[in-house]
Amino acid sequence: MNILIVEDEVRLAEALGHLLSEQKHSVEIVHDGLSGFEYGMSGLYDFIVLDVMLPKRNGFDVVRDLRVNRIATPVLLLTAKDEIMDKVTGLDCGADDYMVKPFAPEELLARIRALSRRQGEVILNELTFADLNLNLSTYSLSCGTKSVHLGHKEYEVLKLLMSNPKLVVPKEDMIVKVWGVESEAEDNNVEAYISFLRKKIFFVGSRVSIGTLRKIGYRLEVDEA
Amino acid sequence: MNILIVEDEVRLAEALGHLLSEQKHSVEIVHDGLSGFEYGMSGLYDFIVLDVMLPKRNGFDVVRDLRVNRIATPVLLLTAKDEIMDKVTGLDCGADDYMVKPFAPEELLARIRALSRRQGEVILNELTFADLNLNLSTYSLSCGTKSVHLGHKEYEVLKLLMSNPKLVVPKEDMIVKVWGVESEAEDNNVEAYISFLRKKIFFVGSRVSIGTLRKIGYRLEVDEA
DNA sequence: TAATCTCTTCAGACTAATTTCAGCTTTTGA
DNA sequence: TCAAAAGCTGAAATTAGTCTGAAGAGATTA
Repeated sequence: MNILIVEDEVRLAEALGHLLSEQKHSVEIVHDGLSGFEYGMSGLYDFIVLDVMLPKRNGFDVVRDLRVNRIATPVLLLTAKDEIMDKVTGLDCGADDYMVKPFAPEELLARIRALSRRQGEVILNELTFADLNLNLSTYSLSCGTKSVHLGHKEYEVLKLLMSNPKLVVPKEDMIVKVWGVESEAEDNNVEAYISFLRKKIFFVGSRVSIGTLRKIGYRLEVDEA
Repeated sequence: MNILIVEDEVRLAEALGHLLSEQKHSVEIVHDGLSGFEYGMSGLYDFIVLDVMLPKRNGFDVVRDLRVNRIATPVLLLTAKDEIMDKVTGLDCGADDYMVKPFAPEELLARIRALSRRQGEVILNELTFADLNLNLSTYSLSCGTKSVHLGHKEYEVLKLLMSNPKLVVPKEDMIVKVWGVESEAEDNNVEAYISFLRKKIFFVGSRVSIGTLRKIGYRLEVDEA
């Protein structure tokens, strides 16, 4: 997932970033409310962790403005211990959950998991396209009796293709979704993974293939036999 | 999301409802065009799945009337396989996308996601002129059941013609819009692509043709049969 | 520490898209 | 009516986008 952290305490922000990166999320950090809003508006993030006390514009305003602008990204608010009354305001303004600082890292992870699951994204733990099957919890790709394990990036790329069956997924989108918004990844990175995936799809013997649309992107296709 | 399904085949309607409920959407089902319009007018829905063939009032009329009444809710039209000409009318009358029955459940979900993600922006997935159809995401040109893939430049040139139906597009404009202001492209480049396109339009069997206006430019024409 | 896995990078091969060219046809206007 | 201009189009040449094997850098595990 692409996660945006909006938090002005640099050390806390970095700690969070580190924690989430370990979970294979790609993380972007900004330190004030205005940037938080602008980054959030891009719609490129799957999750936003948002402090309430922020320079330039507070967390409540940021969520509210995002919602007004139809950004539905799940937002988890971080409030300081003595701002408990803020709960009310926090959820009123469109946030999905809040946590009181200080908190246990584990709890943060758990809440992020819970919220993004609730968003409808990952309720299924399997994706299927024709005879091809991607297990979302074991990262394994199977067809009939054969199956292979996928690396994390392979998994993300294929998941993207399988959640948009028959639609063309542009390379740019893949870079953003898999490598993160501000990554330096180049087209060839995507191409390399597409190549890996084709080998594995071939290996499990599926009749699904990854089609190339030059200068546009990739999509899943079913080879009629 | 609140989704309204307008579909008279009860079994299909229920299947769709079930599918969407699983994705945590809340679903309302009605079985004829008149109710579809009335429910849609409430403005309470975030998305409408609308069959074309309906009792009391057909899908086209329903979308058109909704749009006339300033209801901007994204509408996905469902058309039966042999109603291909309906695409034209469908997108003309204000729908956002269409799907041909039968379709894969995943595809429906993907399209709903795609459309509601870009709510507000009018995303036209297709350009249509008479029986000719240009898919803006896959760069494919189709007429009836036949279709061909277009290269990037072919696509740009045809898109120019199709977005200015019946108007003459000067060669100069094409060079500027397709090759760029500073390009060295010559008239013959345009001529070459016009030639390619004519072949492909002929190939898909459309009655549309590209007419030449000497020293002025090109435009789309419909050959009366 | 070695062994293994994943991810990135690079270069050459491959292929489709694009441009160029030449000879042809059609239209224009004196 | 005829020559010049404009446009058409098949084929060849060129360019640009993509594929993929190999090698190396980290990171993780035994």
